Amino acid sequence: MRAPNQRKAETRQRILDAAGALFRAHGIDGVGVDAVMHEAGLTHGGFYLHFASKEALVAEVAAASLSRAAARWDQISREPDRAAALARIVGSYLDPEHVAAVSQGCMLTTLGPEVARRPGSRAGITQAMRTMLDALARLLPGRRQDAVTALSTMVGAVVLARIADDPDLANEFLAVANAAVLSGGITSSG
Amino acid sequence: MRAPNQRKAETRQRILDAAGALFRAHGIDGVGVDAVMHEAGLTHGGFYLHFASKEALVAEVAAASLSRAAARWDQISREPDRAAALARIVGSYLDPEHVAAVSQGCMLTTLGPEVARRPGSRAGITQAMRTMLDALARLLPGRRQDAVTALSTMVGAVVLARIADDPDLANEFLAVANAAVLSGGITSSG
DNA sequence: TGTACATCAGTGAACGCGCGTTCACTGATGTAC
DNA sequence: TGTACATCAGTGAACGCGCGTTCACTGATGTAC
Repeated sequence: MRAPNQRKAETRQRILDAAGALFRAHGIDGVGVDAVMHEAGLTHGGFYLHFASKEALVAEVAAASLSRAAARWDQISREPDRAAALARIVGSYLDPEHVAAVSQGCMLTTLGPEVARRPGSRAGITQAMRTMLDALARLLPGRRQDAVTALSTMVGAVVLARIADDPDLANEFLAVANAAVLSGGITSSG
Repeated sequence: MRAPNQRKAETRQRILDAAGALFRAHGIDGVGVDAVMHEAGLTHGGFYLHFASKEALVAEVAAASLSRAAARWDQISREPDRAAALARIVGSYLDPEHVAAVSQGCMLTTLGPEVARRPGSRAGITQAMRTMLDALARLLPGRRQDAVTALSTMVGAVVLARIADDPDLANEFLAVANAAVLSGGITSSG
């Protein structure tokens, strides 16, 4: 048998990573297959060896990138110091430098409305969203509603901060959301 | 003098309205100039009698549609019964039927990330955002931070509700955000 | 009131370009013997 | 160990198409007299 497709799998992953960064930075419709392949160090013709269509790539990128974030939250949420874990998740999400790095930003804030219009991409994302809610609920043990509100507030703050033309207003969205979410949290550890 | 450009101004407004609905429903890059003109009952060639470029149309649509929403909020926020006014603004924003009508939805939730990438569109939107914050602050008289948090929560909840593949989860985002924002408000009237 | 003219909003064919996708080909790599 | 062959990931030219934009033209409307 042929040395199995490990090299091919690596190439596929490179395409996914390139697409993830470019889609977030320029929008899904703002990035062509050839730009994705070029960013991955390949020529555009080979794209269809890895994906059936651009739409299939979009669905996989969306699900994969949010799943990775969800897995990170899930792991952090199981740490013993829950207040610190919450502060880390929320603080990182709302960190102005993180928010400025659009090409690595959370898919919900960089591509949310675009992905909402693409039926093929929503199912995978919804699963990851539930994992994120569960992670927050683990750290906001009052009621599940606190976790739902926290995620909404965080996503909205990042979206608004990126729209705002004024850095002071942008940072106000982030700082105020950070305080609001953490004040709903617990103060003791363990 | 020629009967002044009243007819032309009406046509221009029709183009703006058509573009507003189509952009929100299909994304800015998902709608061509010819689709906008066809929706407005015209042929595509005449577009450039009204706008210098598609990009100029985008900037005007974004600013105009959010300004209209901001003016509505501003007006409602000055009504004497502040609790009722708040409930009306928030309840309408988070109403599931409203959220489902994407082509009439708030620009912040339908086009937020797309508009954040277009430098030409952000300035006009930021001004309207400030008006919306001021309106909320008038009804949440505790601290301005409550208004900032409220807007973030509302925007995030609508974005997430549209992404969620499961209607129950979508409605949970909306209902929980509604309760959270209103619980930060006042309960007496006047 | 009626006719000739000037204006200009709107028409529709045409442009160059980049898109998503296809396909005949290349050339590196592992296998058979 | 060395050679001939088969595989298949990746190449790059080509496709049909729709985009944003331009432009010569049309025809309805208001004005001059």
